[in-house]
Amino acid sequence: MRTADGLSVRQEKILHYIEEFFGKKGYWPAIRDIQTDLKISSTSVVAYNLKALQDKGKINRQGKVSRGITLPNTLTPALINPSYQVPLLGTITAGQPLPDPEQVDVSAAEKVDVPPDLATADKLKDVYALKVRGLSMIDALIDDGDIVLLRRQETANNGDMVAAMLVEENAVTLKKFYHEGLRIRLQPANSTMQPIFTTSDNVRIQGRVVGVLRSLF
Amino acid sequence: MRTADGLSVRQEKILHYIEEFFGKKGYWPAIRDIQTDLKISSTSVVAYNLKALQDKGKINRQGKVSRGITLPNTLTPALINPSYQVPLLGTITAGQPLPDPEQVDVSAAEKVDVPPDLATADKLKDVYALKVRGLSMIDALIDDGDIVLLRRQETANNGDMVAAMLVEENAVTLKKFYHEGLRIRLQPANSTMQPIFTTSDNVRIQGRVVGVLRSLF
DNA sequence: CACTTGACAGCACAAGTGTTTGCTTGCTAT
DNA sequence: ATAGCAAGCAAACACTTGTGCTGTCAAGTG
Repeated sequence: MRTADGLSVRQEKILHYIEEFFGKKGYWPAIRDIQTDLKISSTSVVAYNLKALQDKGKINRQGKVSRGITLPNTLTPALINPSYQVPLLGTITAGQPLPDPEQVDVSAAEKVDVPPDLATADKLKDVYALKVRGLSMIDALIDDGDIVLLRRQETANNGDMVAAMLVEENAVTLKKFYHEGLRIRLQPANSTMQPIFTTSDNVRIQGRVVGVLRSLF
Repeated sequence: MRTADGLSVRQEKILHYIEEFFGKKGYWPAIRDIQTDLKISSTSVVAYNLKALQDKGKINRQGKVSRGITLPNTLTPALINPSYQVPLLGTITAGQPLPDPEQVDVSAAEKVDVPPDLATADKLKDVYALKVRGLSMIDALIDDGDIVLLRRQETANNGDMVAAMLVEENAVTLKKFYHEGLRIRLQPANSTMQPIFTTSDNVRIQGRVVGVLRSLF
């Protein structure tokens, strides 16, 4: 029996063990560590499978050197890889106003990891996350349970997707923003939905959407 | 002569050497590595200074274990803050078949960073990413330019969002999967769209969607 | 001066560890 | 059946590597 990436069950286990061992201890396991913890009968079996893993490019090895097993990606990233995290300030539900980002204790808030592709470090300032509850944003291709990343800003350019607060209605929605002469058009992304027209003094922009994360486990 | 942090020159050198060694090789140096490269006359001198460094909290050591020297700061980040990356195998366009994930050289593919929230390490195996081109998936709340994360699998449960290949039509779409008796229903997420009905032997599942990333800079 | 202490040398021992060799098994193709 | 082969087993072997003495030497210290 093999797994999808061509590794035997045992090799899969060994690989996982190596990761976890290093994660836990900070240095690499010896062959006998693997042997005993994985209850493998002989060191040669471990050596055999390590060679297989090496041939498949899953691990690097320094011949003869004790604890010289390394994972291709663990070397550099351990030192270089910064963690991009933004605070998850809360949940946005249909109609309810957002918490004022300024007033929330950012340091206490839950954090969300953000892939650098979505928000690089220098663009990360004033970015926060909100979990979307309900289907009220579905017309903007944002589903229940999605996490939206917002950059705090009070102005927007035409076409930006923004979190806009309608003062009069005391409600917040995610819409595309268009300034058209004296009025403002808030346009859903779905063409079957009708836009909202209002005046600029009835709109307070709370942030611009810069990313969406969806998990579908 | 001591340096500002209370270390002797030799200790400073050793500490620096340890850092550099790990950065270069990916595993920790043995006492004799330090000895020879730093041209120290005896292993006991190294041991002596390592103990001093340990007492000063500059390094961690695992008694008796080969290459068990660890730097306090390198240990944790490597595991707590791993960089989850999956290969970006290509672009999925309306109707065109996906590249066979098995056949693409994974190691050569571009990588996409994934937030751990979306895919934890053990669930990361066999996950790959595809960039969506065109609006053909808009009914599944997936926009042009989005990146979808797929876990390679050939079966699916009812309600899973899958990348399904229609053999006869030689086309691939993202739909929700429903097995209904003898037929299979591929249901768009948008209720205004019609589902596709077909037989199970006309469908080959290429993967299940486990996440969506959208960037809106 | 005798005594202590930090720093260093040299050396040998005993674990810690990777490798090798020979021997089974179980399965597949000829 | 028979040969071939991947995978596993067990024990022995040999190199690696941490540790533990035993000294040496210079700088303090009373």
